[in-house]
Amino acid sequence: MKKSDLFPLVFVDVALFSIVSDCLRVLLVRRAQDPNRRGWALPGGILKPEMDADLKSAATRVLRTKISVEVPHLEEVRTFSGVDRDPRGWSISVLFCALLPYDKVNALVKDKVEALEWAAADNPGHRMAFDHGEQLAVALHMLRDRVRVTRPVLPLHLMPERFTLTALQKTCEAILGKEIDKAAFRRRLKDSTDLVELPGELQRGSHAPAQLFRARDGFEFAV
Amino acid sequence: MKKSDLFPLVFVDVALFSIVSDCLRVLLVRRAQDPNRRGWALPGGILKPEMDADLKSAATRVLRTKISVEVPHLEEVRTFSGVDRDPRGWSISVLFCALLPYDKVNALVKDKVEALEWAAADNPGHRMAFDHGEQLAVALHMLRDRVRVTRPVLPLHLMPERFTLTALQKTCEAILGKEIDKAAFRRRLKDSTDLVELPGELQRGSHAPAQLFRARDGFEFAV
DNA sequence: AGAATAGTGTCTGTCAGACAGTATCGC
DNA sequence: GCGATACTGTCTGACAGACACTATTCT
Repeated sequence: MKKSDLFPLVFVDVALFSIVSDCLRVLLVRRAQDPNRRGWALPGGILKPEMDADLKSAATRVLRTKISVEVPHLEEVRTFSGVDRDPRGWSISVLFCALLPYDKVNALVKDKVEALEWAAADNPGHRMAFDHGEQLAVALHMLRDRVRVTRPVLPLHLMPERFTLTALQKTCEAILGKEIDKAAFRRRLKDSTDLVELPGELQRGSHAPAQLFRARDGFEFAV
Repeated sequence: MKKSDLFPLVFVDVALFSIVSDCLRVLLVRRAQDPNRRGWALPGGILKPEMDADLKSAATRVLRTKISVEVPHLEEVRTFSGVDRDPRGWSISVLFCALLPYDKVNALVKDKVEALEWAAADNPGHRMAFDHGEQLAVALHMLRDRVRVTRPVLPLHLMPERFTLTALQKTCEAILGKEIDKAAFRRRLKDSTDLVELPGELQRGSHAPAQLFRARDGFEFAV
């Protein structure tokens, strides 16, 4: 009788999203060990009760130790459980959704894992290990819902510290996978307390200068 | 070193909602054993990997064995975890939200547990064991959001098989804790495919007869 | 001048809230 | 007729989508 017949294995997995060239991407890692060695998967790891204060802390630790990244936002999506989803035995994976500002994407150290890839979120292009394909789909669905159905909720955790309204709109479009009307988008944001205008700070280029904004202090994506 | 220093204890807890006299209620049980003996809590139990196909099945089993009830709807809310929340050690509770049609409330066998109570959902009136007070608040928040923000989603799992639009409106009002305009409510429902009119079936009384409806076959509350 | 992007004004259809009005039952 | 409830019609304000328009910069 395996231990996991009495105690389930508990994992945390993270769907870490960011924006690369105006496209929503998710971070995939290539597994270095069996089971599913060399298979593509969401970054994750086993819960260590002696180290982790709770499941969210475990997810934070996994991101920090495995791919050396600190994320500003981490939120539970749901669990995946059962006897069949992992060959090691009865297991639970608690899935988290994380957002990384797109100016931090290149900060990932590439030598810690044998392979990292920022895959297109809606079409990663790899068959994925375990049930991580479903996990990705569920996390993506939650992210889209956040931006769509509860309308004033903004994906500010994906933005760099200072950003223009156009950049924010591009990010929302990348998440939703469709274009948004500029006037309507800006009209909704007029009354948002989550955005703070930075007076005098403009982004220049070969066009009219654009007002820069930052996220309100203490802004949280959560509902 | 306790086992729970290496393996977390895994529980499932259920916030089971129904309607009693036009008021949203939640089922509380009084604990028969330590820890927290005689404290009020949400019904729950420990995961049994050798019996349970997954966490949702575990929640179904707990409701069936502890309070002899089969619920038509069960949905994961989120997890609660950490070393401090249960004196037995590092633990995870996976919270589920369940809905029971209000004509089934009295079917509960009262002799199986030493005490059951249908408490007002927004003010249960007991100090609750562990973190079950927070769990209840989170489940209630999710339920309200489902009815409020994604508007065409209906709490049909709380209704008996045949019901009037007025009864459905009362149920929504009980969940939201505020009144809804009748005309607006019915206008939204006009195009809903989730409701099926029962031609010729009317509820009679000392007033104009009211059309009866049922939920569409295969209706699911989930988003 | 022309390209490119920032930012705004306006029209229109949809829809929710509010509220009044009509219809149909039992007594 | 009267009370009670079912159900509908209409007005109005808010707002999203669509689209055109002006403004500002660099080349």
